[in-house]
Amino acid sequence: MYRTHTCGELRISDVGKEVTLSGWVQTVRDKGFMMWIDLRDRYGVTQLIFNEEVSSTDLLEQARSVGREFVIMVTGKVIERISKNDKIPTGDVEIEVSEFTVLNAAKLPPFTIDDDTDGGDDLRMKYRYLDLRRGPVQRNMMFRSNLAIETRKYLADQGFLEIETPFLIKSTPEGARDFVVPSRMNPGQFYALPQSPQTFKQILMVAGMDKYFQIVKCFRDEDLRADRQPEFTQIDCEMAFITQEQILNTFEGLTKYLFKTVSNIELPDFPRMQYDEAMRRFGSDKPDLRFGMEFAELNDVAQNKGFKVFDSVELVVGICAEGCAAYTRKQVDELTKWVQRPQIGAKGLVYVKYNEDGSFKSSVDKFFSAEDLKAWADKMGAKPGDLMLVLAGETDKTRKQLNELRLEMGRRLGLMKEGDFKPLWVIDFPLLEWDEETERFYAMHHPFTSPKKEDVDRMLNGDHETMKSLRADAYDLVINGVEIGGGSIRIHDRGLQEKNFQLLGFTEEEAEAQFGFLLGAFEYGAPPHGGIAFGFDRLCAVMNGQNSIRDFIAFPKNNMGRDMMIDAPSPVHGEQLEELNLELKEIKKEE
RNA sequence: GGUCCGGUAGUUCAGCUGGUUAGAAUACCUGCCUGUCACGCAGGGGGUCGCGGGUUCGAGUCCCGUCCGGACCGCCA
Repeated sequence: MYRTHTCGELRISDVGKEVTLSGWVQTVRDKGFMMWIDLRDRYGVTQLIFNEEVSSTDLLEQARSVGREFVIMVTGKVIERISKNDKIPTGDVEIEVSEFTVLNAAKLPPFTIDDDTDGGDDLRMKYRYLDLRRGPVQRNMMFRSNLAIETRKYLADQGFLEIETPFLIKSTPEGARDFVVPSRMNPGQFYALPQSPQTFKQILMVAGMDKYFQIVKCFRDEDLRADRQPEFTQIDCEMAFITQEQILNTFEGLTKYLFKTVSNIELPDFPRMQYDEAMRRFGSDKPDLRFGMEFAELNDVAQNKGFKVFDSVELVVGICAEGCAAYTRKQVDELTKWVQRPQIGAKGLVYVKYNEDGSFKSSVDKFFSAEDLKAWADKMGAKPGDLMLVLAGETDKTRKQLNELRLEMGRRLGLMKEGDFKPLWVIDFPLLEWDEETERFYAMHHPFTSPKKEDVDRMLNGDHETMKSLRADAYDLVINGVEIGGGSIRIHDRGLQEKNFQLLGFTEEEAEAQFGFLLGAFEYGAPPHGGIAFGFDRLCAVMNGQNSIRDFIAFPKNNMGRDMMIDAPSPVHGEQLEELNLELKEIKKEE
């Protein structure tokens, strides 16, 4: 037997017991006359003691021979420590070792296996099995496991069935780029990995499964970010005979349950905000509600006062940074440069300092009187001591830029507090998005999303302009400015679905070839249905106040989509290509 | 496809406007140490400064290219 106890469970009440422990050597502290080894497993750390007076020279020699990360097994007596350590739960006891076995030696690890490791990301990913031994990453994995288990409990309690859907499916041009898998048995043909189980879960509703869920991998061949991986996990759900209201309630319930059971946090009821309102007040469809700094539109008080930059634009809009009137010229210049970076792309930034004495100092003093600026302040709810920051330009772009500035100011002013969770349902998304470049509509959510009931008529009979104003029964759950999930009521009528495909630029033949199975299914008694999917990795990260999902994925990929540990992707053998009927183009190398 | 930041000891980093033998901390090794727990003390070993080219009397430092890593924009229905 390798162990009678874990390294995390022995307490003062266990004193006197003969125990066997196995684990990794965390540290060796050799004091000469006696030495200690901290033995670690995922449950904790227990101190082993070797004493010249008590232990045999043989035993001491063995103990002295081990280094960090050796795997050892020891047997000995639990004794009360003379000097206790109140920093760890096992700090009252130690093991007086009588038997010592090295189960496996270890090379010196390339970074310290410590909560605060000295390892860079690069090394941590290459030696992920060592990184995963570290406390914070282990806690993340345990958190993730709990979250998955509790999700299953909750949804099973609500009568959901967990049903697996295939990974080898069909490529479709809509949405993200597909990962593609060649078929050996069907030369020249390819499967695609699912971007989501979307069509399958709808088919399951047609099949009468009524409530479906799955904690499932999805795949998107797009560039990565701290919060985006090419393979990621979703809590994917679909329900039949359901209204948007019921879906929101069910998954608000799930979210509250998860926060309560896994993190012991009580969330209040989630507020709801229409998409249009979110864009107007925050310039974003995923506003971070941990702080205010709402947009104030200033067109009627800032235009036609002789400042040409403002007069010709669609939108003049500002935010008020509380208590920042004392910003120096340098700080304001730095903010201006910040919004002018190509990533943000603003042409400039107008600032107005509302001084403590009630006077104004702005970058546009030439054009606006104190009275004018007071009108701005009133719109923004600015008080003496505040700093107003104003952008102008084309509506969508300017809102987007000011959103970035708002978030940046929130960060700088420390307004995004840890442990503060502000969930929000964003509802009534537009059905379609017009793209100027390609001159076509794209589905804002996805092509199976239903227009709102009151918009169906306008969708079927309206003109081109009308289409831009259609609203969908689509919704996102946002927590602290992170899109946790989204969903919609789906179209369950063949005619309406065909109309939607047509608006999205599909010919009848294309729609039939790509989604014929779904359209066909709709003709055999498809119930009204809808669903939602949560980004599971993101939920893990957000609940822990973190931005990067990588630390919540056991084996994540890097910026270039590479797995640094197994070194994938990699070339395949010529025979493999032959078998698949594939030929590689010469990959161009510089001469 | 683009922008920015980085690559120097096992590791994390410093190394100024180019100028002796490239440093610190930590890790590692040796010795000492009667209660350590970030143990302490003394000593020691450890470097193709990512790679290639260029400028220069001289390059870790400047320039060009390239590879690798990170953040971001585009992209992500």
